[in-house]
Amino acid sequence: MKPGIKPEEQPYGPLLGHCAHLSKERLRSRMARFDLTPTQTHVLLYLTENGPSAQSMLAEDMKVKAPTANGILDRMEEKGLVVRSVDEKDARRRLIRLTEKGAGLVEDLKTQFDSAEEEILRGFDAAEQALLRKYLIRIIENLEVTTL
Amino acid sequence: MKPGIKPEEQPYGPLLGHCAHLSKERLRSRMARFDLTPTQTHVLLYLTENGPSAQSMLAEDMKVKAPTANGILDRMEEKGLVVRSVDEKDARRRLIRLTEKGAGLVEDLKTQFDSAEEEILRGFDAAEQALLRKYLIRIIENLEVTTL
DNA sequence: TGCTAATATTTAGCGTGCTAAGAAAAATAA
DNA sequence: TTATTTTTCTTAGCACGCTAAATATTAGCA
Repeated sequence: MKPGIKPEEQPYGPLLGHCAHLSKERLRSRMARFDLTPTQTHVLLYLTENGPSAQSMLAEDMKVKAPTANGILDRMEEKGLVVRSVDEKDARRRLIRLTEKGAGLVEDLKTQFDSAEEEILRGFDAAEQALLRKYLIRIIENLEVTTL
Repeated sequence: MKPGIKPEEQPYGPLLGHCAHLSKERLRSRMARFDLTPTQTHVLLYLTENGPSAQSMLAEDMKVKAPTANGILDRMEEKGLVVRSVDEKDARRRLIRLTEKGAGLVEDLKTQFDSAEEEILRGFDAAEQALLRKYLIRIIENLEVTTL
């Protein structure tokens, strides 16, 4: 069973998909011992950086739709990583906060997360990293516009 | 609800994830009228290029695990896009073939697929495209090695 | 030959993405 | 004020990744 497709021949869409998938799997194996998925890790780090956040805001910044965020937070709440409370200012909103348990994990998480980033970028010097980022941002701009 | 994260500040893992996700969603909207998902599109194009293929081979080239491929092919078989048959040479294997219905879609699919590729790369000249590909391949090489 | 190991597919169950549709609260218009 | 629209969250159901474990077949060794 020898594989038949080389990255040199792959279209850019699947190529990007492959990169993203490998990155996520790397993070998954690093986070397994904390019983956290890559997505849950991302949420914990987000809340650490931004403080208590509305669910809608979190969904937007995570680049997922409302029902997706809802499911993720259901599972995280069940594990005792975050709590949801009604926003006093607007009862439609739910404010998401880290619990002590969630906050307690963050330091170790950051270490693992940063190591995963280094793995991705191994062998890239500063200029190459900056150029890669520029290219990726251009792709995002190409695809975020609603030119349909 | 103003978003709080700029791509300039995002780590590379999530940045790659965002690019890949947007690419896939673009393809999804293009393929919706054929009642095909991006993954199913990829499988149809793969079978067109490579002819009847063992399920294990297809899984490997699609970069998914065996049970994932199995589910995808279940749904495609149900829709009449492909057929599975036992390999005469090795009864463990299943050979996957396009049906006429599946093959009939391919020409239109290719057009849509190529347009999606162009959207991703809008504004990239040939040299930039080549460099982007090199960078992505380097990332794949970084992550495919089992340096754990 | 017969036992064991490896390979290929399938099943079961979970996490995370989606859309569509419902419920509750707030904002807006009449 | 009341009625309508908009916003936010939730629920239900599907697609597609995964791991673990079951089954079937083949390959390899004694």
